[in-house]
Amino acid sequence: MTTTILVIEDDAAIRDMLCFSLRHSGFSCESVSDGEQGLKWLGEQQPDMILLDWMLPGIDGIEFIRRLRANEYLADIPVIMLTAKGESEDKVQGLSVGADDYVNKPFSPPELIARMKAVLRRCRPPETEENQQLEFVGLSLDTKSHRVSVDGQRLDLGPTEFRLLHFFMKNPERAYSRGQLLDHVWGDTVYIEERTVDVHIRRLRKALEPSGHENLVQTVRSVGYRFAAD
Amino acid sequence: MTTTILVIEDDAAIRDMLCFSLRHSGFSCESVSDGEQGLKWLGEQQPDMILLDWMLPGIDGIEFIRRLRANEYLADIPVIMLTAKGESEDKVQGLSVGADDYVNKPFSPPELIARMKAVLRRCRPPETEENQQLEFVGLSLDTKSHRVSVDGQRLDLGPTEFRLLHFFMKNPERAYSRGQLLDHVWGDTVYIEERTVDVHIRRLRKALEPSGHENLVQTVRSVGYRFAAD
DNA sequence: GGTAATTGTTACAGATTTATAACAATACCC
DNA sequence: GGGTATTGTTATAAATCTGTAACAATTACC
Repeated sequence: MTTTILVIEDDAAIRDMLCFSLRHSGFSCESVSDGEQGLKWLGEQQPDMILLDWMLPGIDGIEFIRRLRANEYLADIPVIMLTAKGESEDKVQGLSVGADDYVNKPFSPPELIARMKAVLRRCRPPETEENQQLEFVGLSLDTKSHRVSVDGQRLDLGPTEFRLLHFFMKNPERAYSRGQLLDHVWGDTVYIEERTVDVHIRRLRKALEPSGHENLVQTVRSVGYRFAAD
Repeated sequence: MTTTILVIEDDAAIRDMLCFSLRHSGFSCESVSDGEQGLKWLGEQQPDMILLDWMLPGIDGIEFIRRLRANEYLADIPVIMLTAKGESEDKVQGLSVGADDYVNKPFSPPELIARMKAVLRRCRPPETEENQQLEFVGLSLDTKSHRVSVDGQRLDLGPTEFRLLHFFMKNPERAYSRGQLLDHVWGDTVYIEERTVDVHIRRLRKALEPSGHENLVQTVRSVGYRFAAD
């Protein structure tokens, strides 16, 4: 299930580099050089997201969004605007017209990717993400109330430990490296030492102690950690 | 396994400072002063990452990235671009997206290191995450959970024994010399006594004892070892 | 059987990896 | 604003793994 991005950008070099970066990050990428072509492309296919340059020949970014939002089939596609200069008037204007986020050039690729993921998360149908009740060996985690309990007894977890446990309970029986845990639990924007994961594992283990279960969070030496019942 | 960084930077002072910081953080560091030399160096060796100054005599940073990305062997090497403050001319700056991240000068070494680690984390396992469930005469090895079991009973292996068994299970019924095993299981960069293989074979055999199967790891005299069911 | 070559086994020091606690910085809540 | 909770980092201790050497056992070959 690849996520397709449509890039609309008039500078060929920037376009190519963007596509390279996106593909490098696992997205599928299509690009056109102006608004006309963009609309034409959209008449045939629907991307999951649009990266839109602010300054375009012909139809400019603002106008493009206006037309997009006017079309009932395309109105829901999230758009991130790329702005050359950080003029706040422009930003406000861009957002007010309906871009879901904007990114100033120059931007760091990780930042762009992170914001794209954030927007995608926000825009995607809430689907299963709503109120999940995860269960595992008597341990139950409720995403809605943000609570964890064992046999009705509450466990006290900090926010990060909760997210960590949540991730583990969604993906038990599988070893994850510290890097993967950072990516999945902390997100993509952060620069955090891998050792920090150890500390939070420790905190999670401590919080899980009253559950009675031993060894739920297991060390996989030279690899990382795994959540499993024995 | 040290991580090698290629630094391309024309200012000798910054170059030395960078190398000092990197080595201090456990990286191995090579540096050149312009793009030509950089490409030449890349023709001979492959670093794990490139730190690239944006303003360079001759081939500039952008052009360098373009050439790098055009080369199939080098395209996947992550690049962090170093940019000076005054150079934020929009169009040109947008091009920095060809890099995996970029850092403004002046930067703090810890920040640079942190971003490097983040980029390396993300680029390292490029989807080659092979998760397979290998089976052999009741023995099963699961790379996803990083576990080995016999008839549901878990076996306890150390990291090297795990890799060794993994290799054997992928290539059973075939004899390998100690040298070949070193290459495949340890990696071909290390120099280790061949007899060390014997010791690990011994450890693997011991760990496999509770499996009930006799003679899974077989000695092929004057050749090496073979993994087979008798 | 004797001998040399090869492999098995064990112990151990050094290296690597993980656990834990303490600390400083930050965010959060009245 | 003051106090509490949370977070990330670091230092140090503890656990575990590794490679090597030394010696024992086995095999091959004459």
